[in-house]
Amino acid sequence: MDIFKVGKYATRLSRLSHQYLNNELKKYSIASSESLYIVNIRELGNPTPEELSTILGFDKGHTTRTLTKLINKGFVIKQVNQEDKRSYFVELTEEGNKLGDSIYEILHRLESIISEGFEEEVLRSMEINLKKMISNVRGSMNE
Amino acid sequence: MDIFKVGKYATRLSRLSHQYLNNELKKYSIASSESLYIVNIRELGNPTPEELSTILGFDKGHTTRTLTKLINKGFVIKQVNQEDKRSYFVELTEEGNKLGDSIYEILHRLESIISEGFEEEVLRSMEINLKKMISNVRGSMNE
DNA sequence: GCAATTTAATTGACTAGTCAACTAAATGGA
DNA sequence: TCCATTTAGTTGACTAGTCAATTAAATTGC
Repeated sequence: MDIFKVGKYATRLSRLSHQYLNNELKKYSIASSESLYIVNIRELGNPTPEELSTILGFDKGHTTRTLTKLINKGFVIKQVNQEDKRSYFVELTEEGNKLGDSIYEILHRLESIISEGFEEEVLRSMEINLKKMISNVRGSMNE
Repeated sequence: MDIFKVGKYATRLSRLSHQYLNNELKKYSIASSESLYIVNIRELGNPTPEELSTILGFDKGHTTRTLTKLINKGFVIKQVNQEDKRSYFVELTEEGNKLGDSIYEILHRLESIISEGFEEEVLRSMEINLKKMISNVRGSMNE
């Protein structure tokens, strides 16, 4: 298959990264996808599920289900949104916050593994190029 | 989340590409993952499931299940392997071959969408860099 | 030639993610 | 004010992919 190469390698890298994360996260009884939610809840500061879905690029169903798991595991709680009764805010528990620290470390470690042997400048341009490719595809789908 | 950026964008691009493919392939009642098998069966020239798993980087369970679907849809048949009775060869039917042509076209279209606005040279170096990142992660996991 | 080990494929149980249908609250007219 | 439309979240049904256990054939060592 000598076509669709960048897409193929992007997929490979993505899958491998998730395998790496799952391995590292095993001892916290959490899965890679859940870990991304934890990190983003912290960074966004008690977002709604809607905001999480948007920032992570996942559909709302996936978000609902993942949050439910995280709530059951005691890492996350729901806070009523007084302004909009359809919605709610997502907050990390004490436990969730501690786990967040460990996840950060693991993500940093993965990042430095991925970046091994690359100049900072090359990494920045890779990011920019991937973003451009993403918007190329997204553009073609919204026509 | 200001870490794990390349991984994040690779994942995004991968997911979007698969969405694009699923959309385009809808009218052939085939899914993106199945389409990759069709293309690779053709390129490898009647491979075994083992070979397909290796080249595509999927586990054997996924391969078994995907091939079963393709067989049921009439795109693929099994050929007995006389040399090794545990195994078999995978072959495209007439239908499967025709479908293969359409998949090629779709993949080429996707590739040109992804590559829009990029110099050939940049694309080649993206490929090389992604491959290097893949081997970085793979290396760290085999230790 | 035959037990022990390896290998190919399958299956079960699970996580990851998408799409479409639905419920209920919020909003925007007329 | 009240109906129509939009929006947030949930749920069902599905595809995508991993990991571990199992079965049966092949290979290797003695």
